[in-house]
Amino acid sequence: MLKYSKQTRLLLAVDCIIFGFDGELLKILLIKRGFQPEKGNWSLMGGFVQNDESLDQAANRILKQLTGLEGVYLEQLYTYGDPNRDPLERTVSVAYFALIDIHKYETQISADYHAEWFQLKRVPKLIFDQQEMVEQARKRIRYKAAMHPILFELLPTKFTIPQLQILYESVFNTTIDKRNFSKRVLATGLLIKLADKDKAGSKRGAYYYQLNMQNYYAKFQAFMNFIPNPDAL
Amino acid sequence: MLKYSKQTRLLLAVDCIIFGFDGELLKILLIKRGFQPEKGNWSLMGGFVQNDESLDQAANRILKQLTGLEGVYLEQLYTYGDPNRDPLERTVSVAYFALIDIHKYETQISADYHAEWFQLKRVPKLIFDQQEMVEQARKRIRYKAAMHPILFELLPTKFTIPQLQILYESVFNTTIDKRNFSKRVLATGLLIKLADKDKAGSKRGAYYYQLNMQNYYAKFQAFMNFIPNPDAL
DNA sequence: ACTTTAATTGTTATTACAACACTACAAATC
DNA sequence: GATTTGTAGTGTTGTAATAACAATTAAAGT
Repeated sequence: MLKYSKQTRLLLAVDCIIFGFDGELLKILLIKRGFQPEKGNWSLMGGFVQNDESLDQAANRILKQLTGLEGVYLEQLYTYGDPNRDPLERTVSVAYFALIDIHKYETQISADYHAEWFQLKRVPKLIFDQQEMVEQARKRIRYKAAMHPILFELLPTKFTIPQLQILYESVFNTTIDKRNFSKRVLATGLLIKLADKDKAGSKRGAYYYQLNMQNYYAKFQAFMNFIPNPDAL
Repeated sequence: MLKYSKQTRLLLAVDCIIFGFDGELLKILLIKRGFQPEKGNWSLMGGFVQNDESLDQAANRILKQLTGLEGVYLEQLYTYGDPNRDPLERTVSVAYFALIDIHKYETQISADYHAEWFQLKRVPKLIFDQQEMVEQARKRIRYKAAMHPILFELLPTKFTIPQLQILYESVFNTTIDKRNFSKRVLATGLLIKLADKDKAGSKRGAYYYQLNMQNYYAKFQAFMNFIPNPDAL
């Protein structure tokens, strides 16, 4: 099976930056590494690419392993290949980022990994070059979310506009005028107003909305303005 | 040196999609593959990642090998890892795209590879999944160029506004009103008007411009509108 | 002097955007 | 049942960005 003789073969890993939103802050899910080197230190969830699986399959497997979730938003971020990034043996890592509904995440499943959610501003020291991966994932999510409706992936099926606004404000670390925000998101034609309200946040209650999946898929690639001055990324 | 025992090791390659602009059309540089499998067929320039080099280094090495160029615009595009993409042996490939000044390209150096420029609409059948790589590179370049000034990398140091417009029209396969285009690009503050003219294209001659490198680096990440309706990508 | 070719420049109508403040609702309290 | 409380929801207007549109200028060639 080794036909390209004389060429170096090396380890290939996949690391996942898993984003969640708890209603207030954007967070990522980290584990305590279970093996050497760096055993016991905070790390992204990752794993080696197996013989018979594609990179996407590996990423999905790893994501499911930790969260129990399948079919969620997962996108290849970047591939990191510095020869010395893993001191034990050269390992090239393909980073993916995932956007999940934090409420669907099952704590039990990931107990083995001692997984914990960290708000982005308080991420602990990570192993290898994973700090850089997280930073790049943060940039990518901002970049993309400024123009494409990816942040809906972080919310439950039913959500309110105030919830959505808090999410955008959290991701972009800014405040947005609620009248303009409301106009902006409703103008996309991506939202369907539901009959019932979320009474948790206020006495009056806020109407639930859900995504119009038709328009969502159709317009996903279009450029939309979700953020007033997206230059300051 | 093999410390993560029992894990699969595999081949890692880098493939380069090399873009050039001849004054009329956007083109990519292809070679005839020199070894089996698919020997003699059209292919992207590529190579295996060596033991001691990073991915960026590998990409730069491969680019230089074919074009003789160094220090040009080179960006990681995507990593392709389908288990069967190379029928001979599993090889994961990290694709990069390069934007070069086609006039600096030395034909002699790449004679060994039987390299040829192909306009994007007439790319021949390529090996493995390289068709997909080219298509994704085309999309990425459009996406990025709609908002960031990357296309200048395809032009010589001195260029005229009509030349620039033809480039944009070629990349986006559209026509742009020249008055509005001129205003748009000059409004970026990225251009410095020079004293001399290019008399090749017309009797009157068009003023040369060059990049204001200060502003170029400073504003590179900002969102600018180079294209009227960028939605139709 | 006239023709030819492409470069250069300006105005206007339309649209998108940002700034800004009050009213509506429903639950809880008095 | 009237009042308080806390957030949801909505409209207007000035300003800036954009798109649509045509005439003039420069220089070479005839």
